[in-house]
Amino acid sequence: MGFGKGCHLHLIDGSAYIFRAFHALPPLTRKSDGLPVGAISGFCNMLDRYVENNSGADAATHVAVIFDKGSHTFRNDMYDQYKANRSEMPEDLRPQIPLTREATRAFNIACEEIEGFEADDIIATLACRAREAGGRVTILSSDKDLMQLVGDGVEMLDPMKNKRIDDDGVFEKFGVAPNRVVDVQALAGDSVDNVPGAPGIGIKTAAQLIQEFGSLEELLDRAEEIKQPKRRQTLIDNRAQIELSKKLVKLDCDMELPFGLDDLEIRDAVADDLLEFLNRMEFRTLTRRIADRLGKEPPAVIEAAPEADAPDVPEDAPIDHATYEVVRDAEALQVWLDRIAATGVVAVDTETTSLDEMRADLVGISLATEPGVACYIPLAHRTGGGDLFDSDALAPGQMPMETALEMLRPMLEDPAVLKVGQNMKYDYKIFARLGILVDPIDDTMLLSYAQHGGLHGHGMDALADRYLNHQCIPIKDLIGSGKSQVTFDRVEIDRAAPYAAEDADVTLRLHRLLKPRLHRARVTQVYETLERPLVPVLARMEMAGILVDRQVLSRMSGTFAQKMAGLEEEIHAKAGRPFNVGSPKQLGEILFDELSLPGGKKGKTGAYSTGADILEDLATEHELPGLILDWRQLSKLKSTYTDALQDHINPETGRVHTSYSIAGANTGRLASTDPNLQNIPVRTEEGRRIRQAFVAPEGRVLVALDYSQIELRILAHIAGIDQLKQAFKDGHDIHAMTASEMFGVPLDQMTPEVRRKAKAINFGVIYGISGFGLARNLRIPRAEAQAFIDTYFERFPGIRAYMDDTVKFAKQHGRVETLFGRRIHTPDINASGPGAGFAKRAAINAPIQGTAADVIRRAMVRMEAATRGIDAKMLLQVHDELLFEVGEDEAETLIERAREVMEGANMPVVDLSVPLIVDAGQGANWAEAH
DNA sequence: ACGCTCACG
DNA sequence: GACGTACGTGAGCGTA
Repeated sequence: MGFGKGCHLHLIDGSAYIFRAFHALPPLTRKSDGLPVGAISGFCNMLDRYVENNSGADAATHVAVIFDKGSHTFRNDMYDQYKANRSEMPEDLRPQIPLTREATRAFNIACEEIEGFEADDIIATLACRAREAGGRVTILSSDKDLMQLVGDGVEMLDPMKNKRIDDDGVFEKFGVAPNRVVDVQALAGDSVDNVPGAPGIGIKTAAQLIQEFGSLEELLDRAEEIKQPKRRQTLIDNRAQIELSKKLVKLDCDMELPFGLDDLEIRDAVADDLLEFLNRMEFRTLTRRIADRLGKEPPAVIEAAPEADAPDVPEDAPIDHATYEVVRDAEALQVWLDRIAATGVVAVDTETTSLDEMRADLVGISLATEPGVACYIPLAHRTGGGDLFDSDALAPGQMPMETALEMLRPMLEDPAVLKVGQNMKYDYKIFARLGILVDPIDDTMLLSYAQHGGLHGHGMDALADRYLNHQCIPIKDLIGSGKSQVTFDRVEIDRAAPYAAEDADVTLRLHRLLKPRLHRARVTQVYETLERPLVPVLARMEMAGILVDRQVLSRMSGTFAQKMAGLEEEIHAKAGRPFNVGSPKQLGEILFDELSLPGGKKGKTGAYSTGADILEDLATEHELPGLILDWRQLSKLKSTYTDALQDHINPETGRVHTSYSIAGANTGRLASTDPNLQNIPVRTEEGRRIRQAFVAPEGRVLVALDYSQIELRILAHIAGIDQLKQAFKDGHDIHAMTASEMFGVPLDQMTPEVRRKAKAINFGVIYGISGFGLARNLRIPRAEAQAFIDTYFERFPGIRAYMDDTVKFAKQHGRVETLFGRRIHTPDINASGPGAGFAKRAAINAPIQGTAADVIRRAMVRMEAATRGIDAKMLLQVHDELLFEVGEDEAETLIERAREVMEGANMPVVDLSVPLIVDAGQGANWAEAH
């Protein structure tokens, strides 16, 4: 049947369908090889629904899906900036594009694209031809650029809202009839497609002018008649630009097409072809549904193929500081916001006066929307130092910070705009202190950490060098170093801008590179559940801080100073001369040269070793080593804790705000810095008193919850040691049980000495035990230690198997894994020499330590929802412990809920064969809570 | 800048 | 067969 009267042509805007499917659906990957297929899946579902619903009197007789092809079109020849601010295609989407063509063909729907032409022009030409032939046309799209085609039997259908758009609909949108839509667009321009239009004229004004003058040509010819002087001048001055804009927005209705309308006649799908395609994409549900409808057996499910190598990514233009813009007013900022709204992704970086987020003041913000497209917004740069009177004045050429933040806020909080940062926790906190909650976020540092943990560092300079082959401007070039260092607000704007914008540019490029690789590395779940959600959680903990009683610390410092002075006198007397007790070098000379105590040189530097274990051994020979040990303990407590901690009390909050590095430790553990609150003393009575300085405010208490023996439990599970598992299930003393198994001592006759040995072995196993290490730890002969280990492996052969298997896996794959899929790379595992031993033990330890780290991360992410409604704040994490501050009335409720979260944190992803047990305590200070 | 020592899990 | 060793961190100090 030839196309003519009574026929109905449906034209589907394929690209719009794909983008919508891509953005509307969560990332989905093909199981066998990790290929992203979310957009294809959504696209197929839409096509299926389309086919299903296309029935009745209004049904299409002809249909085609039209795609764009190539980025350079005849419009670029007219205007090189056309669609210049259109973002690059997301990396996840790119590989799906060819498959959407295949999908269309699999549905046996005509699939058309012509190199160098936009889909819109093909749609326009087909619509015009169909109209001329006397048929009806429905364009399935919501693109306003297509509205100029409406009328005379051509309609649009917004597939999203299922809303028909006819003449009235177009008038609603543009204020004119469809045949004048291009005139309005030519005047108003389009920021998304980068059509210039007339400056200062939007759709409303344009429609008004066209209504008044009848057409664009008429308007331009009679522009002198316009009453408003400014508007008149704009139209006269920009005539050429407006005429160009019209050419850009006017669709080509008369293209040469290598096919005709008759080729688009509706055909039934070929069942086998369609099912083969869907099955190849591994869409189980859709395959079954369509097979059922077609009355066919669904094809056999495809088995997983081996890991495919990553395809190469296209090369971006090199980083060029000259392309960056300095944004100095609201108008310029608005252009960036429009651009961001169109792309939905932006890299953000803040410049501040300090590395301490709790004291840092915002100085400027940089943004990047695509490679090479970046800007710096200076906000609080000051005029140069030196001049005492002028030094605090704001430098000229900056927009008011309030204005900028209020303009940025909707974007930063917009759930539809992804904010990408490098170490986003920093920027998150800076914005949070200004009342802006940045969400959603991605973090390039964490993307790298999830994929390449153990291979290299994840700082921006390292990542830029490695993945972009680019050396970032060192911050020292701007602010100097050491004594002459200045804060960033003292850097001239023109010097700051290239540095700052570069950071955003680099971050954006890294994101494009690293994000799509997540699924190929099979760590999407790690990133999405263990890394990314932790950013706001840790930010809140750090901002909350813990209350520290300066008085307590100060008094202790005084006491320590006195005791140290007394000890020092005694030490000098015993040594026979005064010397610096804090100098290991001088101490070594006194002990081994002057007093001739036994012990020798050690270390590459040739210096005597004077570590605690050596001094303890020497304590039987002479009184001096014991005194040194006492002095050292006091010195450590004073300098590292009672003195230094006071300097970390924030003057505004009166609290201590640590910072956690999420990507610091290779195993997945957090690390705490500035100050480190994960190594506050607890093992000695004297040290433990420092914890009395960590307090809760009036009416509140500190609650500590810690996992009992979590690493040994995980070892028992992973290695499958029945006796250990049973002991944990029965709640028995695990070290006593081990001792009983090894040495044949009944539990009721267990001595502390035997138990201590078993405990050392249990821990040794976690660390990758060796005879030498155990011997040193227990201070027993090496042969004896080796005998213990042999016995241990005899009683628990599963442990030996775990260690061997893990090392074998590491050698084969260059990495090990936690139960939650975190990958820890072991690049040195195949090294020769002493390094090999280290790498082996690290490989044995990493899955155990790392799984425990994953468990508590999961608990932390879930904690907020689980404790909602309780006036409680999570303050600290110490590897297997969480510390909270809570109103004293609610402490018990908190313990109950937090314990439930922690003990079930492994579920539902990992079902452990041992129970996780959490001990809890509460008190006015950390010593009491523990 | 680096190594030593020692605080924690 | 020798080598040198417990795993993972961060901070302060002395020494170059």
